[in-house]
Amino acid sequence: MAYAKSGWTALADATRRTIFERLVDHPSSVSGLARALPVSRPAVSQHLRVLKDAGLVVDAPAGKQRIYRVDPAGLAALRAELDVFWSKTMAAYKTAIEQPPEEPK
Amino acid sequence: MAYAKSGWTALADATRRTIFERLVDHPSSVSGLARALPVSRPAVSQHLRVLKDAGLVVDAPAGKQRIYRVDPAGLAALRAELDVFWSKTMAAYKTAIEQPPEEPK
DNA sequence: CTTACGCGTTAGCGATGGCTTACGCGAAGA
DNA sequence: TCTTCGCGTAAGCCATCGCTAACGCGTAAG
Repeated sequence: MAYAKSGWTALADATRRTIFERLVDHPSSVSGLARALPVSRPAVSQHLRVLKDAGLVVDAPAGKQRIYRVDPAGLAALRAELDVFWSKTMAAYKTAIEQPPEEPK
Repeated sequence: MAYAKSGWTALADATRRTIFERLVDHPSSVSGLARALPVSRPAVSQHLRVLKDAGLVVDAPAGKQRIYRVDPAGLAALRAELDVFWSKTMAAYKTAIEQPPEEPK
């Protein structure tokens, strides 16, 4: 409810992941991204809006252009969430190995 | 053509993330999950199929039931992918701080 | 001022996705 | 055996999503 759009949702689309991966390598402008992708410029704009709403990228006007870059905070949030999954899973795995319920393989 | 989609796509849906979070805490059966969620049992089955195709969960028959648990391998793959984003982003940030291009007031 | 460029936004369309209802199959329990 | 329980799957409906085309606004250059 209070959540905007989750970062998971933002990175769900393949095109959007490609855009994000390019921004991870180096910041760039909207038309710069559009020129390297098989979609139109407005499509890139819409994808960037989703990524921005999810807190994964930030934008800054630079003359006529508008430069987008990755927001470390949003990326860190995703990483933290995934780390919780990871640590819980590992904990469950450890106890499962120490106490095999029935059938040792 | 709905072959093994990315883990990102699998975790995009909110309901599916909830299912995955429950499995992270403890393995459970299909109807067990359905009882705790506001969706029907077939819906849970379909979600579990997506998670399974993405390599995030594994299933094992247990009598009449079928127990689903998190697959550490799939989770590790996602973690690795995210870590690449993270390290690249941090590297770009470090160089940006060490070499500020300009400082317009 | 006029022109050109870069972006964001909207409307509309086709495709994708999640959900329910209704079915069929296999594994316990009586 | 037959009956019940737990699951998976197919069909169909409806919402959402990604895309393009067209428009309007602000900035830089002529």
